[in-house]
Amino acid sequence: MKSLTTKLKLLRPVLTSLCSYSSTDQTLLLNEFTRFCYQRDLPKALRAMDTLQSHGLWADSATYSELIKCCMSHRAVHEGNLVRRHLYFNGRQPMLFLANVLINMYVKFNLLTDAHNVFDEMPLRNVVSWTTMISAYSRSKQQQKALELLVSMLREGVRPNVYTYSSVLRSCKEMSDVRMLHCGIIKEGLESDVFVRSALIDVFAKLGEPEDALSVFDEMVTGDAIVWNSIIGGFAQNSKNDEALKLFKRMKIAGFTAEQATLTSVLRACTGLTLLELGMQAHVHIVKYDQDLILNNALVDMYCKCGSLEDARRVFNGMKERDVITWSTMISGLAQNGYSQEALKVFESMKASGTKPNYITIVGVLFACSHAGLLEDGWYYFRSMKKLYGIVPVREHYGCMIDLLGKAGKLEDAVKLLNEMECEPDAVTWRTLLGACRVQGNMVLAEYAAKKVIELDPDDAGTYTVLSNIYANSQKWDSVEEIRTRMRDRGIKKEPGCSWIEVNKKIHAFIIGDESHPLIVEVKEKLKQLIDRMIGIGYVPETNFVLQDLEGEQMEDSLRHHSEKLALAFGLMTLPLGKVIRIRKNLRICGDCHVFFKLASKLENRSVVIRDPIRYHHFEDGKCSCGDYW
DNA sequence: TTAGGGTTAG
Repeated sequence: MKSLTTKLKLLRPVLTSLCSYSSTDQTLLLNEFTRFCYQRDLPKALRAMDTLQSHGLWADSATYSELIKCCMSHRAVHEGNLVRRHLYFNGRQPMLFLANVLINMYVKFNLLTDAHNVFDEMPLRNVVSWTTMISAYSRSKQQQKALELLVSMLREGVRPNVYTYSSVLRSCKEMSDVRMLHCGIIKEGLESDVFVRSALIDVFAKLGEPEDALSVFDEMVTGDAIVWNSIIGGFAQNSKNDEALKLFKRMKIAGFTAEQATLTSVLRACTGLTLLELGMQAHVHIVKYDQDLILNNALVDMYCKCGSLEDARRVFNGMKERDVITWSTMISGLAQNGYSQEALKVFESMKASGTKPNYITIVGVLFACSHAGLLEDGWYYFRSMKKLYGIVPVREHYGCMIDLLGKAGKLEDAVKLLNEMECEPDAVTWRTLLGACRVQGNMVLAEYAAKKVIELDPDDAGTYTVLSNIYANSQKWDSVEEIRTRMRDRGIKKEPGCSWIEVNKKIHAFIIGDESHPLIVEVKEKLKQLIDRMIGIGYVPETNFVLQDLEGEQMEDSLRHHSEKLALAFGLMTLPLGKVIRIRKNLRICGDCHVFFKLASKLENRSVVIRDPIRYHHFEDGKCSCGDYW
C-alpha cells in the first residue's frame, strides 16, 4: 500500500508534465541535458536540470553520474548540493549506485558529514557504499570510526571485498586488529590480491613488524613496483636499513625500476646508516625527479644527517617548492650539526615565506637554542609558541628547554619547569635532566633523575651505569653492588660502544673489545702511533669520565680503544687526504674522545664528522662545531 | 556502474 502511494506521488509531476508537454519536447529536453552533462558544461547542465525538475522530468542515472563527476572535477560544492537536492526532489530516491557516487563526491569534497547523511538515508547499502565510507574515515585518520563501520557492515551481512580490506587495514593501530582482519582475508580467499597484500605489508611495517611484512611479501608470486616500494619503505621506517638496501638490490635484480618512492626509502636507509657515498649515488638517479618535493626533503635530510651541510644547503636552495617538512628538516639538520644561529635564520625565512610552523618545527628551533646555550631565545620561542602559532608545548619541547636550562647551569629552573609540565615527564625527559646534571656535576640531583629513568625504563643499561658510577664516586659500595645485582637479575648488559665508517661504499664496524675486523692489528698500531704523537704535543688521556666504571690503567686502555678512535685510525689509513672522515656511533661521544678528535683534526689536518644518537660534531683545525657544549 | 594501495621531517 505504502509503495503504491509513493509511486503515485512520484508519478504525479510526470503525469502533470505529460499533460503540458509532448513526448518529443520531453525527449528534446532530456537529450539537451544529457549532452551538456557529457560535454561537462556545468552551467548549461544545471540550467537544463532546473527545467527538467520544473517539468517533473528525470534523466537516467548514468547522466547524473557524469554531472556529479563534473562537479567533482571543478570542486563545485554548491553545484553538487543542487544535484543532490534534485535527485531527492519530491521524495525520490536515486538508484543505489548513484547514491554511492554522491557519497564519493562528498568524500572528495572532504565533507564527511554530508557523505554520512547520504549514506544514512539510503534504504539499501551495498559493499561499495560501506567501503567508500570506511575508506573516507580511514583516510581522515578517524580510525576508530572506520573499524566501527566495518563491524556494522558485517552485522548487516554485507561481505567485505578486497577494496574494503585494503582500506580498513590502514586504520589499524593494534596488531590484534590486523591479525583478526588477516584471518578474514585468508578465509575469504582474498590474500592473493596485490592491493590487499600491499596494505598488509604496510600495516605490518608501520606497527613495527617488518618480518611479518616480509613473509607476506615473500609469499607473493607476482608483485609490482609498488609492493616493492612498500616492503623497502617498511624496513627503512623500522630502522632496518641494511635489510631495506638488500631488498632494493633484489628489486633491481627482479627487473623493476626505482622510482620516487623507492629512492626516497633508499635515501632514508642511507640516512640511517650515514652512507653518504651511496646516498650521493642515489642522488644521481634523482636528477630526473629534481623537483619532487618528498624526494628533495629526503635528500636534505640525508645530507644533514651525513654531516654534509653544503650539499644539504645546495639541495634546499635549489628547491622551487618547500613545505613545512623541508623547513623543519633544514632547521633541525642545522641545529644538530651545530649551526644554531643559521637554524634560527632559516626559521625566520620560513615565517617570511608564509609557511606555518608545526610542533616539529618548534622542536627544531628549541633544539637549536639548547645546542648553542641560547637561553633568552629559547625562552622567547618556548613562551610564545602557543600564542603565535597555537602550538601547545609537548614533552619534546619541554625536553629541549630542560636541556637548555640544565646545561646553562640553571638546574633549579630546569627542575621547576619539569614539575610544571602539562604532560607527564617520561624516561627521555628524566634522561635529559640526568645529562644536564652530568655536565654540571650535580651528583645528588643526578642520582634522583637516574632513579626516575630506571623507574620508567627499567631496561636502560646506560642509566644503570651512570647510577653505579655516582655511587662509586661517593664510595657507596653497597649501592654499587645492589645496582649490579639488579642489572644481572634483569639480564641487562651494557651496550658496547660501536662506530661505523663508510669506505668505498662499504660499512666498516668497530666495536669496543671486538677484534674481528680484518685489519684490527694495523688499526690499533696506527692508533697507538697517533696517540703517542698527540701525547708529545700535550694530550693527556682523560681518566675521570663519569660514564666509565673502570679504573686506572685499565680505564686508560679502554678509553684508548673507544670505537670512534679505532674508526678514525681506519679512516686515516684508507681515505685519501682531503676527504672528510665521517663516523657514526651508537653512544654519545665521551669527553676524552672529544678532546682527542679536536687535537687529531689539527695534527692530521683532517675534517672529521662524528654523528652520535643526538647530534653531530664537526672537528676541524683543533675545534669542534659544538663549541665544547653538548 | 559506483569504492581501494606505496614515499618525507624531530
